[in-house]
Order: sequence, then C-alpha cells, then structure tokens
Amino acid sequence: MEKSSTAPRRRNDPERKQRIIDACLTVIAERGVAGTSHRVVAAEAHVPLGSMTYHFDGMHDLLHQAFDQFADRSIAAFRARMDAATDAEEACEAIAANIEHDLLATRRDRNINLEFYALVAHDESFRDISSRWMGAWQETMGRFFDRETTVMLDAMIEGLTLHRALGGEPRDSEAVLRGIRHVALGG
Amino acid sequence: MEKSSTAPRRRNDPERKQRIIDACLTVIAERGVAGTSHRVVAAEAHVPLGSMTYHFDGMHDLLHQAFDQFADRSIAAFRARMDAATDAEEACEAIAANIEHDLLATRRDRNINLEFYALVAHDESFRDISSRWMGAWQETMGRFFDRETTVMLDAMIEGLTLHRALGGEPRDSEAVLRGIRHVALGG
Amino acid sequence: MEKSSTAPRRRNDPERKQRIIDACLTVIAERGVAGTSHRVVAAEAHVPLGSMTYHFDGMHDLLHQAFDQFADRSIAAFRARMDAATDAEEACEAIAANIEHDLLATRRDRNINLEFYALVAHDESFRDISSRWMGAWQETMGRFFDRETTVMLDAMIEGLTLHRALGGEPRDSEAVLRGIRHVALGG
Amino acid sequence: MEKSSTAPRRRNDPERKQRIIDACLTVIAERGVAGTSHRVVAAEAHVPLGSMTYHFDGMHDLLHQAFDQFADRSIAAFRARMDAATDAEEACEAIAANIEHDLLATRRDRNINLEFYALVAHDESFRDISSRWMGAWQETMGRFFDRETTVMLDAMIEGLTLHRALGGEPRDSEAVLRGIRHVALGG
DNA sequence: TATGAATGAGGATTCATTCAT
DNA sequence: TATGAATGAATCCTCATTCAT
Repeated sequence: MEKSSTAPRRRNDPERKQRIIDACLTVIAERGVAGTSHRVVAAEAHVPLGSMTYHFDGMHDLLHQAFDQFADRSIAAFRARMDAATDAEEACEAIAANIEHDLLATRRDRNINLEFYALVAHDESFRDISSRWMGAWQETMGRFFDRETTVMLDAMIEGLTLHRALGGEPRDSEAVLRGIRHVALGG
Repeated sequence: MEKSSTAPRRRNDPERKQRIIDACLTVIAERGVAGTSHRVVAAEAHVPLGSMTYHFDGMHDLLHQAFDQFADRSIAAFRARMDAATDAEEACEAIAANIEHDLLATRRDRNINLEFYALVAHDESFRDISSRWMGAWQETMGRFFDRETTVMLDAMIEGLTLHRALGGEPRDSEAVLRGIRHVALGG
Repeated sequence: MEKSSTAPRRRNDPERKQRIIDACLTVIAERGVAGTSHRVVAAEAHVPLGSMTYHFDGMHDLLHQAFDQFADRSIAAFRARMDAATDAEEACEAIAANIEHDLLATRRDRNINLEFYALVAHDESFRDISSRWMGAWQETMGRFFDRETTVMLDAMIEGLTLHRALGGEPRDSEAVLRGIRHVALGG
Repeated sequence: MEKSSTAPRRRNDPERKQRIIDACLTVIAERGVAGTSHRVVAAEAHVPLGSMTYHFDGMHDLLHQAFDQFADRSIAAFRARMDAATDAEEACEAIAANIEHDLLATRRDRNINLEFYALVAHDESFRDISSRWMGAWQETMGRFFDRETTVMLDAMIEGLTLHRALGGEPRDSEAVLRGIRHVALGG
C-alpha cells in the first residue's frame, strides 16, 4: 500500500522552497523589488501561487530570506578569497579578484545588490542583514588593515561595484587593483 | 481685493506640478520606488488623485521627471563647490565638503540616491539621467585630475555616500578628506 | 444535511463563471457593449468585482466567451429546426419558425445580435465567431438550396431580424414565410 | 484697432463644429460607440478638448447629431437614385446601385450603420432618427411597390448590407440585382 | 501537507464634465 | 466666445492574502 511508509511524506518537490528563493532573487534583479510580487515569483519558479504563502509568511518574509541567502553567499565568497591571502599585498589582490569575479560577475548579482541597498535604506527590518554583511566584511579585512583603511577600502569596493552596475564600461582590472593599493597601502 | 478665503482654491495652482514632484521624491525616500504610487504621492502633495495623470503622462513620466530634477540639483551643488576650487588640494576639500554637506546632508537625499541607482540598474529608460549625471561629475573633476584618478575618486565618493546611506555611524569628516587625498593625490 | 444558510457562500461556486457570462449577455442587451463594464456585470451576476478578472482574462476575453456561447446557442437552435425538415418547403417553414421563435423571441437576444454585428465590424478578433456562425448557417441551409439562394436567404433572414430588433411592429408571420418562399422557391 | 469690426467675431474656425461631427463618425467607425470619447474625437478633429462641451451638450448630443447627419446623407443618396427611376424595373436597378455604390461604398459607412443599429436597439432616445430613416426609405420605395413587398425589400437590403459589413467577400453585383428582382417582381 | 479558488483593497489610468479666464 | 486647467467618478486590472478542501 502506497502510504504505509513511516517516513514523513516529503512529497514531490523537496527543493521547492529553495527554488522560490532563487526565483525571487531573479525577479528582483530583473524588475526590482517594486516589481516583485507573489504572482511573478510563483510563475518564475514554476510553482503554484498558493505555495507562496504556504512556504513564506508573506512577501516581507520572502524578501528577507532571499536577501539573507544572497548576503551569505557574498560573504562566503569574500572569505574564501581572503582566507588564502597571507599579507596585505595578497589581500589587495584578493579584494580586486572579489570585485572582478564575484561581486561584478553577473548583472543579476549587481542588480540584486543595488536593490538591497535601496531596500535597507528605507526599511529598517532589513538592517539585520546589512549589519551582518558589513560586519563580516570589515572583520575579514580587519585581519590585514587598520580600522580607517578598512572603512575606506570598503567604500571603494562599494563604489567600484556600483559604477559597474550602473552600466559603465567594463573597468580595467589593473586600474582597479591600483586603486585598491592606493587606499590600502598608501599609494 | 485678494481672496483670503481658506477654502481650497481649485483652479489655477501654478506650482502644483512642482509640488507633486517634490512630494514624489519625498515618498521615494520614505517608501522606495516600490511604495510610490499615484495615491500616495497625491496625498503627500495634497492634490486630488486625478491631478497625477493630468500633469504627468503616467507613473514612469513622474519618476523620470522627479529623478531628473534630483540629478540637476545634485550636479549644480557639486559644480558650485568645485568652481570655487583653484587647485587639486582645494578640489579635494570641495569634494569632501560635497559629500559631507550636499550628498549626505539628509537621509531623504541619501535614500533617493540609492533608489535611483537601483532603478537605473534594471530600467534602461533612466539611463539618460545617470549618464548625464556621471558625465557632469567626471567632467567637473576632470578639470583637476587625470582620467584614472577621476574614475577612482568617483567610485570612492559613491562608496562613501552609500555607506552612510546604509545607516553607518556619522563618519569622521577628517577621515573622509584623508581618504580622498589618498586617492587623488597619491597618499 | 444541506446547508440552508442564506449567508453568501464564498468558496466553491462552480457555476459562477457561467453566471457571469449570462450576466454579461444581459448587460450587453440592456446597455450595449459600450456600457458593459466589469462593475456592472459583477453587480448583475451578484459576484464580487475581483471575480471578473479571476475567471476571465480581461474584458475582451469575457466578451469573446459570451458571444461565443451566444453563437453556439443560435446555431444549435437553427440546426434543431432544420434537421426536422425533409424538403425545401419544410425548410422554408423551419426558417420562418427560427426567425419567429428563436432569433426574434426576445428583445434581449435581438439586441445581443446587433451588438455582436457592430462589434465584429470594427474588431477583427471577433471574426472567428462570426465566421463560424455564418459558416454553420450556410452549411445547414446548403442541404436544401443552391449557393446563391442560400446567400440571399441568409441576407433576408438577417434583414428581417434586424428590422424587428430596431423596434418595428411585430411582423406578420405569414408575410415572413411568403418572403422566404419568394427567395427560396422563386415565388 | 483690431477689434473694431462690427461683424460678429466668428474667429478662426467656422467649420469647427462640422469637423467635430465628421471626426466623431470616423471614430465610431473605427472604435465603435464604446470607444468614442470626447478625448478621442477631439484628437481626431484636431480640436481642443474644451471645444467638445462647448459645441455639444455632452456626449449624447454629439452622437445624436452625428447619426442624424449620417441618416440624412443616406436618405438623400437613396432618393437621388430612386427619383431617376420611372418603373419598378428601374427601381430595382436603383436599389441595387444604392446598395452597391452608396451603402456599401466604404467600410467606414458600413461600420457606422451597424453601430447605429446597435445603439438604437438599447437606447430609445435614438429612435427618432431610425424612425425617420426607415419612414423615408419605405415612402420612397412605396412609389413603386406595395406595402408587403416594400417591407421585404427593405429587409433584404439591410441583410445584404449587413453581410458585407461583416466581412463577407465582395458580393456578385448581378446576384444582388437578381435577389432584389426576386423579391420585388416575384422572380 | 499543499493548493486552487476566491476576494477586497489598491494599482494606474481615462473619462465627461466644470469652471476661471 | 472659446479653452486649458482641473477633478471626482469610474475604468480595467493586479495584488497579497485567506480559506475550504
């Protein structure tokens, strides 16, 4: 008899929730938070509309979980690069590589980043994510640079990322590295 | 004899359009583009709902005009400061003052800035404004710095602005100036 | 035990869609397509406004489905009468009866008919219905009359229907039959 | 001094009202009564929106005057042809020519015709026009045919017109004439 | 557990009309 | 006389969410 299993019936689609989160981030990238609705995300995830409020406690919860994951991945990628650095010079190179290959890798990620900034700016309930994110970043850089340098470097990273996201031409990799060295190592 | 009646004057309100644009920017700052609707803006501007599509050719037109004005004001403020500078050192001070007193002056302006970035990232029809904005910025800085320095400085300005907008503590003014000098004058 | 409560049952109203279509046709008859709006149809069907775009993919879809059903019913009624005819003489009588008792039966149906003609005239997306309708009509008549006669008969049927719809006095049944015989049997 | 003329200052555009009526009929033909609004008509007539309610006492008045003119022109064209006929045979030819060259001449006119029928069907305030129209028609035909024949002929004319308006193929002129003769002269 | 059906609130927009000029 | 400015009502439609199953 089909139902006799004692295991919990995790029917069909165990990754459904994750698929919704991924779809949500994709929609955010393409239409912005303003254009992100249950319907649109459900369609993108090929999931029935009813699933949305079953798996998530409303729109806000969905956005929060989505950006939370996004922050996690960003932090992990940065740490992976910085963990391999042994001195400030290598740290600069790791930072440049992170900008080039992680933060700026896809338009999708760049857009999500910007949407997150904008969201945090007027909705305090996302501050927990941004705090955690910034904290991890600065803590990671703090292993190589003093406090003021860390802050400046962070600003420069954000600025360079932003520039590219706004449609600027693909920036010269060497120039990026030189800029970072300027700030980090004092020219 | 002027009509001193307090009753709402229904006809002939020549500043109405400007009031709507101002209200729109306020709403953007408070709720984000996602939360900016005809209804909300109309209420903020104390204007009937029907006025919105009378004065503007739809929501997109309103946003475009609003951000256009915002960019204009930002450009004008920056130029005013830079026009007073006579050498690179004074230009650095002008930039720091612009960040401190213009771009970062109010939470309202910071939020609008971020919303604009996010909007431009996924809606190309606002690229004309961002191009004009960036162009004016770099042209203004180009009077004092070479191309690569200008780009780096621009990134750093954006990054510092961004940081503050995201709720960071009021940054040390001296540190900002030092950071700019690092990038601009090579430490 | 059946729930005899008079409170509005909110979920599970399987005939709701059909009720909306019927209400739509009623509104078309009473106010014309020009006066047919979601609001008015929803009120006529005793259905919340939100139902309209849940069950139909917009106003156009609703009109299309409504006229589609109307055409179906008209075709079925005509065929039922013509299937009973065994020769041209009986076919003439069937046609007269169709005009008298089906097409002209109610003011509602006459008006819907006219609205459909007008709609088809300027909106090509309803041509599929009119083509199907005319085709079925002529195919049914084609069993008894040659091509030219069929076309002329069709025109006459439409004309007689039209006349009555425009408020002419109840036409003499005998005269209608004579007119049809004239055209069909050559006087 | 510019204003010193004693003549009434019929400034600028004395045919404006007529232009609006013509534009109204054009819009009716293209979008149906449902799509005919002050705005659209004003645009079509290249006339300011304020003109609409200045020259006409609201939408209904505009439609009424427009259809009134349309009926006048149709009646005049029919009479012109029938006045030249001297016997029933020539009258048949005149009718066929009227269908072919007047009623069916343009898609615009055919559509307006249908819109008028639909409008009359549910709005009694246009019955005065349809009565006048039908009366003139039947009175004109009554000079050559008896009452019953006149009614049948009228129906056939309407039916043939309708058919064509609904997008049927260009009908064979000879067949039209034969059909009319059938009804009018008994085969 | 999971979802299709359903809905009221609110979305942008168009409308006929009024009114000050 | 003529019209641009203005507006409240109503337009179609999308939304997040609820609920019966």
